[in-house]
Amino acid sequence: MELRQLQYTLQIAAERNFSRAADKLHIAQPSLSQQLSKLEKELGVLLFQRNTSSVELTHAGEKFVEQAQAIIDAVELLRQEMSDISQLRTGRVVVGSMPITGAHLLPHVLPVFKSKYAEVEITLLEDSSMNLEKLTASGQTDLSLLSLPLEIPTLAYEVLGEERIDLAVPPEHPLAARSAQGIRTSLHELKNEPFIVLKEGQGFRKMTVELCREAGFEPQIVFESNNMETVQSLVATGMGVTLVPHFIARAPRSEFVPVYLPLADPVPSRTLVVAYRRGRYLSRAAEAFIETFKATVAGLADE
Amino acid sequence: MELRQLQYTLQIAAERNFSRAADKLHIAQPSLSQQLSKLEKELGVLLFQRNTSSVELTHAGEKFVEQAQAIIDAVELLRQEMSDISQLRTGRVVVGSMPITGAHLLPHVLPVFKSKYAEVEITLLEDSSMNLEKLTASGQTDLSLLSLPLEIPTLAYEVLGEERIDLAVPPEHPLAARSAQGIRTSLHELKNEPFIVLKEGQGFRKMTVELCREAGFEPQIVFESNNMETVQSLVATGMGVTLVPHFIARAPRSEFVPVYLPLADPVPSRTLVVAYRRGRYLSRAAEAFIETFKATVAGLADE
DNA sequence: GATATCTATAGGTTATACTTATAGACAGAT
DNA sequence: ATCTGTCTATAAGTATAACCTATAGATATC
Repeated sequence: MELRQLQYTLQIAAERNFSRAADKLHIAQPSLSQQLSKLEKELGVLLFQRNTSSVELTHAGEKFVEQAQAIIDAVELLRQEMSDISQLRTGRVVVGSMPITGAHLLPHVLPVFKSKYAEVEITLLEDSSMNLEKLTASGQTDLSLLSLPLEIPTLAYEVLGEERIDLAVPPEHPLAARSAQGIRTSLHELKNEPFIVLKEGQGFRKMTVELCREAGFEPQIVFESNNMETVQSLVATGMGVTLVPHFIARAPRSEFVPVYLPLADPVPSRTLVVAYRRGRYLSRAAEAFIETFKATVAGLADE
Repeated sequence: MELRQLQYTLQIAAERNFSRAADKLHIAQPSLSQQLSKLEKELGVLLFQRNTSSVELTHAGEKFVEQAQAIIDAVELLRQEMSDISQLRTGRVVVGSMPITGAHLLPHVLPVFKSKYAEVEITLLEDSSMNLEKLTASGQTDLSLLSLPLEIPTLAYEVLGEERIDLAVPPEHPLAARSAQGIRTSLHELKNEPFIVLKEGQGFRKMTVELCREAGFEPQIVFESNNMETVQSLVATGMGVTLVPHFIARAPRSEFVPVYLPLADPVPSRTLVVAYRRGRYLSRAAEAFIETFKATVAGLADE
């Protein structure tokens, strides 16, 4: 039994005439006779009572047509749904993001994406950099927002942009006043400052410490937190200084706000990327999400 | 999109492995790869994320599999239902019958048929001989119980058996007494008897009159009725004589019962047949009904 | 680093749905 | 009654496409 045969049968039932049905199906009339005969033989049942002057459904034919119509409808629905997915009218993308960074970047991306592709469902999943890499490598997320370098080599990525790293100091800190006069601070000048940093395991903690080491000193860590907001509040109350990604520096949300100072050349930065599994097929929905993501981050970097 | 491709896809989804799926489908692995690729190309959507070490469904693939399974199930159900009809496990036969004759014959046939083919539905339709022929010729009944000759030439028939025609007389009629002594009555002896017959239009009325004419006289008709039971009651009360088909004579149902006498050689008879439209395909259910009908009538005739 | 196992591709064969031409049956018109 | 047009079925050949085997190329495992 073939879908073609179901369609042929429905057309004959509708037209009650082989020649006319064949025309509508854009095949020659003998093909239609052949296919119907073949189907009837396979089923062991005559579907149409026919002679040169009339074509009518048998009892079996009536039952057949009823169910065949339902099958053809279901096939059509399936085809339509696949077309919707392919045309990006529907779909799903699971996006992983680092909690600190995602909380600041995704609110800019999601509304733009939603307005363009209303029927694509986005699922967010926040975790540490290392876990995100694992989730993405194993296919549990389609994409992840991460920063270079990536630890897992089976991940491919596209660069979203460079993100400057800023210095955060208490409002009354001397470096704040100096910066107001246009003098930028270099990293090595922080050698004797008390540092407040994220706890071990978070990607940015590692980056902070390594930037200090590259500048020639080991940071004096006086406090650690899992939460970047807490780190910033502590800085604001005068307990020390820290480094922060620029996109976070832009929008302090608490009442305890440190002062953010750009650092001197060479300005430290990190490269933000969307990562996905190497060789993995990206759905059109995922591709569209990357596209929107890149455009949005590029727009933010310009500010 | 082909049913074959749906089945292949389901098998791959079940096995998560092309080679194993190909084995189960009894095709070579490259054929499976080809068919899936073709389907994906047609749909514009990747259904499986695959490489040498893993095969997993994409989002689109999951939706596809879900609906494809429903379609395959519906096809299987349809195939099963057609098989049921073809195997005579289900079906429908519309049977027409003459009211007088059918009422006496069908009660013998139907229970036998029902016990053999419980799921075949029988619809009865009683009408005059002429109307039955028309209904059968136009396909509104599958079969009709009739007696020869048939008026409409597009009808084919199978003979069920010969049915003797008996004479019915009042209990006190001299012919009854004579018959008790073993002397059979010839038709021409009824020349001066008053006849009670069916009304014009019923097949058996015509037959009665013609039998008399063949015996050399015009019957003196003193009363006519549309109902054979009435005719017999009137005979029983002494108003006249009549001819009756033997299967009716066998089972008088009223309290006014005439005496039934066999006629002398050449014993008149009529040929009972099941008629159907010439060239018409008979469903297996209809064939089975004819078969049962013939066997049952043959059994009755033996009594 | 060798081996086994996976999916994809290449090239050739076979099955089959398609085509045109025509037969044969019937309905309606001349 | 014969002719004509129209119907479905059959015959025979062609073209499509599903299939096969062989093998490439990638990855996991020993």
